[in-house]
Amino acid sequence: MPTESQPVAGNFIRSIIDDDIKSGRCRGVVTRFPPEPNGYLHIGHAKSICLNFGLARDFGGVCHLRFDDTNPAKEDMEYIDSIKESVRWLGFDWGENLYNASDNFEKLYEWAEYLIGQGKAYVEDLSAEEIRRYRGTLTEPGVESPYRSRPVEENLSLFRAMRRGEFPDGAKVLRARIDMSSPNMNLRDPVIYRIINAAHPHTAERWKIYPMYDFAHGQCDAIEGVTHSICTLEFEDHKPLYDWFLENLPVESKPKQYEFARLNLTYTVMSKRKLHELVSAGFVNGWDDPRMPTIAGIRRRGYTPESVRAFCERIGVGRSDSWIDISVLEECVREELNEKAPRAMAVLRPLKVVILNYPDGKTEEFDAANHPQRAEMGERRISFSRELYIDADDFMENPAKGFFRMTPGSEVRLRYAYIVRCVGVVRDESGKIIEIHCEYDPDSRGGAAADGRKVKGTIHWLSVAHSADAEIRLYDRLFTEPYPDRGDADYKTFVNLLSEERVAAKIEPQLSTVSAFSRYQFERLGYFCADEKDHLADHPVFNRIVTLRDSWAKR
RNA sequence: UGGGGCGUCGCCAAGCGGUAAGGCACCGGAUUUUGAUUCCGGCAUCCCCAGGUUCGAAUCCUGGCGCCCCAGCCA
Repeated sequence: MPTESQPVAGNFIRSIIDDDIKSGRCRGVVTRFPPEPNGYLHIGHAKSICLNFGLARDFGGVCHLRFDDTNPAKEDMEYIDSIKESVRWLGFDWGENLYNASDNFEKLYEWAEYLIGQGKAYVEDLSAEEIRRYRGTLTEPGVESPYRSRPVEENLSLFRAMRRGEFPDGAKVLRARIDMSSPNMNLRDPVIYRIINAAHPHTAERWKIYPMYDFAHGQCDAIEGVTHSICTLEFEDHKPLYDWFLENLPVESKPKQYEFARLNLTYTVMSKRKLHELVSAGFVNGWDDPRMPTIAGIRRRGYTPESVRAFCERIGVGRSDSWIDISVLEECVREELNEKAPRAMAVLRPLKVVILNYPDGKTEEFDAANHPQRAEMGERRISFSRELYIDADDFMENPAKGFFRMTPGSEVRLRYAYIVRCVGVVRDESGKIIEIHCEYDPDSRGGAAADGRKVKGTIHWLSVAHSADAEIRLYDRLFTEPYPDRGDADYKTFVNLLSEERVAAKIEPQLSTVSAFSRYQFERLGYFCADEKDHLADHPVFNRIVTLRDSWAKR
């Protein structure tokens, strides 16, 4: 149904649909998201999903999910399942409208015979290599195949024999008879059927021949009644072919194709081939590794569907090749999680602090807000005692200029607790600081000094006796270069080997029993998410989704 | 030297002949027990370049320049 409430950013496709509705070219809007099940969906697909499903939603139409399963050599049921899951996770529902190109194999086959009957398709005996040579080049026209003028009857019986499986892979193909001298390479008698002996995820062993994308996509659109067939820019040259089939076949509707620029994101790669390679070469731990730009990976990292949708809205839809900075994506989760995520404290690199003037054995509890701006999210109690942990990053023996955390001799506030002053350090044999000695101001209970004096720095902490162990996985960008696959260097040389760091951290104890996908802001550190697969009560695992903005670290 | 696209602020992106939206980034400043958040304020006399049409152009015309895509029996 139309969501007149939130204003949607205009884009050229919306304008086209507006016009089509005003002019009556179409009454309803039917779009489709047509993935090939040969890999996991990535953030680029999310852009397409949001576009197609979003258009259908906003114009009161429907969006089909259609598997473009025309090449059994590459496709697999695992991918079909993961794709459905990703689309659902993103928050979209195809309802009854689940289709497969393979649902139409019989019809497509019939249409191929129809074309043959019209003298518009022929069986080719040339080898793949010969076909390539005969095709010509960008600047020279192609040469017609000697088999181009085969009689209709011969074509028909050969094509039927192909279907029966009488030839090995590659022995023959069916070609559309269009124009070998077209400046558009796609029109130089494109191959429309090839022989593939492989099990198909949907049709199993039923077929020996499979239609090419060009001979399936537009026809499926027409069969399903798709009104606006939206694809990426590189298919623009295929549009004349798309239209040619619709014009030369007895189809009942004429969908129109529109193209938009695919998403490119800095510090990552988006091609399925490279994503496959990262997985198989072991650079990451599977398709859902939290560093992967796959929807499964982004999800496991802890991103919310809302934030991914917000991202897709924010980047817009255009026709110019564009690279979106990954920080735009990161900012989208921050915005959402800042609103919604409860706060908690965690210490990534524990450094022990002993409060010398605090009674041994004493424990106090402090109230900590679960959200500084949203009182309705309540409070929790935090235990304080003589021995604490702070983050090693929050102490500097010789402070850099502008550093206002813990430093010898100066005061710092322990969030929600007391103001303390570092009065000494303990070192191990190598000279490394392993413990810090502090004194606290008893008149600063809760963190505010009784005399009203200002303390610039506030740091997070955990009581040694009241904290739990946790594994925290610190994720960073997968590549060290903003454009890893630009230029001629192998993109793999830019893989960031430090993109995952696992630290033995400390957390507030109640965090260990939280359910998978629970998200928190660990104060001053960032947003974290209980890992989907590895988080257990006796071994809590949190993934860092994204750090907080940090104007100190930036310096 | 073929064909198809694209070129508006650092990154996206509106704009469709009437005198440059918005977001992100960035820079100031205020508040802050997260160096977070929030809040104010700043940020293209100019739209790849050069001509032309027009009272008036980023928007129309002409000519350049730059970038992307196409020679799979992949999608």
